[in-house]
Amino acid sequence: MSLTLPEDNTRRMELVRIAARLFRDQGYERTTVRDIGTAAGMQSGSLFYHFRTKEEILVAVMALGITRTTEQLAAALARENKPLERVRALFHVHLNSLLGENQAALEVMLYEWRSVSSESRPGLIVLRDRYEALWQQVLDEAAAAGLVKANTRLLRRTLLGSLHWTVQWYNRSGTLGVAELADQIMALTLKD
Amino acid sequence: MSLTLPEDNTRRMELVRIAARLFRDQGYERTTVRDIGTAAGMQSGSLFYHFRTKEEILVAVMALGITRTTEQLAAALARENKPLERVRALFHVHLNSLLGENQAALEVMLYEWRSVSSESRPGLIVLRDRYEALWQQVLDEAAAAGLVKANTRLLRRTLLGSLHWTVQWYNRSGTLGVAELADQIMALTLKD
Amino acid sequence: MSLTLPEDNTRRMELVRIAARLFRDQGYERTTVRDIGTAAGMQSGSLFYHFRTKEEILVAVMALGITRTTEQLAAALARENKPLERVRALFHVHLNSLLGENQAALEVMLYEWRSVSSESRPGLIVLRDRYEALWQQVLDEAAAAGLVKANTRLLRRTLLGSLHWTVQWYNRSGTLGVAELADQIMALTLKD
Amino acid sequence: MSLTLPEDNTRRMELVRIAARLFRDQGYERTTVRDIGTAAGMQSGSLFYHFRTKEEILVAVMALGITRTTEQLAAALARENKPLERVRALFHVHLNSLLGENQAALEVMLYEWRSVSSESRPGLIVLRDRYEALWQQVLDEAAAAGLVKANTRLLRRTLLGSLHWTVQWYNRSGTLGVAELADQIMALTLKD
DNA sequence: GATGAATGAGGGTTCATTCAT
DNA sequence: GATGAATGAACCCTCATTCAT
Repeated sequence: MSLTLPEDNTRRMELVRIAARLFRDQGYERTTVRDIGTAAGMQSGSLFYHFRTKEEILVAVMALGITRTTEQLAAALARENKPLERVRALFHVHLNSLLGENQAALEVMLYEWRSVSSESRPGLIVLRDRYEALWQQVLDEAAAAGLVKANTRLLRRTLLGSLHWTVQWYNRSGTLGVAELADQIMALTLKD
Repeated sequence: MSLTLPEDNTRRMELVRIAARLFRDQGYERTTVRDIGTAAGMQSGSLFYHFRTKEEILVAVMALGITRTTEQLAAALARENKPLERVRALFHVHLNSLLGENQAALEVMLYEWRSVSSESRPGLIVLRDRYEALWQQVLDEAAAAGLVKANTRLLRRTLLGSLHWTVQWYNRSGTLGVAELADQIMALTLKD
Repeated sequence: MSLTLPEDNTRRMELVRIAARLFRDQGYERTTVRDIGTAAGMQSGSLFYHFRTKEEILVAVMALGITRTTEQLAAALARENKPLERVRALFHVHLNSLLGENQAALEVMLYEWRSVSSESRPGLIVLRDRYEALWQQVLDEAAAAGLVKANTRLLRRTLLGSLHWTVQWYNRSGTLGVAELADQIMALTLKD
Repeated sequence: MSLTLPEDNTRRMELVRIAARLFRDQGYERTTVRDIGTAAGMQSGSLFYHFRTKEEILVAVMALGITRTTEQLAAALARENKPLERVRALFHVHLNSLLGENQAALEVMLYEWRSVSSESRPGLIVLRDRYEALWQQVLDEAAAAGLVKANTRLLRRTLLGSLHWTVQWYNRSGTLGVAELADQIMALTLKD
């Protein structure tokens, strides 16, 4: 099962985006291929021209989510070289990918792991590790600069947990913006 | 659907514990009533003598998870009056309930929310809010004592997110004990 | 399966009456033994002390319905010797047994025949034939007296059909009384 | 639940006819969807591509039964203008729909009413009332012509009851033909 | 006489998947 | 690329019935 992003295949890409939203809103198990077909304006059987199985759709959604976020983080880090700004990028990119408009894929990546077959896991783990390696690097720099505490491996995990959990309580239609929230969580994290 | 804990009904209670483990390991949707029956040594139909629906089992598991944890936290807090020790209780009780041996129900509470019907949610939310109110109170005291930062409402949410996420990466058979992990996460949280 | 009326067994008789009402209101197939137990204030399993199977309850209900009605008709005919009055008795007894208060068993006899096993049918057919023989005799007398048309075998069947069907449209809480209805249907039947 | 007759959908129509016969012979409750599937040469699950629920099949059968009969009666009445002949049409069309070859749907309409959900009833009642309105009109004309007694509303009900009941005793393989039976019942009904 | 707990077969229904057209 | 129809396995749940207590 290839994890190549199907950027070149626009119809497939569109289906992945549609599925991402449904998986996020209803859960993977509770979303039927009929649901996806209906949302895409086609019969459920037609989906199987684009994907071999329902799980392949899930994996494609997840790969999209983690890859897009990794690309965005890499791009942001390429623009910043001050440790504090680089830390800020971690929070902003991650929260935007989770809570921003038209985002759904990363959340699926986080919360539907159990439905991924053992065959598909290794490929996704590679993608996830690549993303977390960026985090680790930035946090290490920040610790060296005295911005955060030294236990950066645990810090990475607790921070990611904090951010992941925001999808459970953040109110998209409330007054607190995503960027503002990112700054507030960062403030809680910094020493002093 | 009553949320009364069926402490007095031992058979039902046993079934809840069995289901909790299955729901945690395979997910609620992927666990069949036949799975539960088999694990309990009975026919799947027999389950419906004790529960009206599969979802009622889920709700019972969740209610057990959050109620037990609340009781344990309340008991621990009753024994401590120093702010730092009270904060420590938050971490230890929570992580023990999530990662300790023979624990499963709280994790189900956190990760299967989407499968709870809208009719059952309010009752569970009440239980959850009761638990989080204890957290809020202890964190407020700690902030007043200068132990943690002042934005305690957000702090409560990010800390809980950090702890919840441990189930995704903590290795029960590794060298890091649950209590030690709790202390390390607390250390990351405290000012200085 | 004995068709002896269990007059001597009051508890069993009470259960038959309770079942009759449920079978009439919901249908035999849609009525569960749990329903009967609940209505009788006992567990469903306890019913099987009184009856071997659910079908035995149905047969008991039917036997009660047809036997009671036969007894009432025989008693009424014993009091009348004028052909017109005897015909009137046919209509009054039958409609009272179908539509009167606290009546249910005869209606079950008419409309749940399909659920009776082939083993139980002969016994019930005997009871039914005994009842219809009374009808046939009275109609023959009436034809001889010029009260009704001569095709009494067909007349018996169409009249019984007319009366049976009243349960589908008669409104127990309306202004038309059962006795009045019986007279009106009789009027339609008489010659002239 | 649409009551439109699915004339244009031949597969669905075929399933309705198959179900009609099973429902008539075994009763709706005693007929399983597996029975229907087997009779139609398909898996039971496949039925649910054509119908949402088993009850939808029942309603389709009933709608077919009453609509077909209404159409046939309307067509027959359009050909006759003498009161006696119009009355004869009532009996012939109705009995043919109940007892004729390849007929089953109307009988289901009459005897499975209890299994129709309250949501589906109003639509069917409209269809039934349309049919009975034709009866009422013809009987009123006949009464005006002195052919039948004046209490036509009750007459309509008792006549329909008589005819409905024929399914319980008429022997399809006996010597009495359906048309002959219709004439005999009509003869019992006419004045003189 | 009755209960509580369970059985076990079967019920209607769902749903990912297939495939001829 | 897509459809319409079907598959077939599995799902949750029901229910008459049993039986030790």
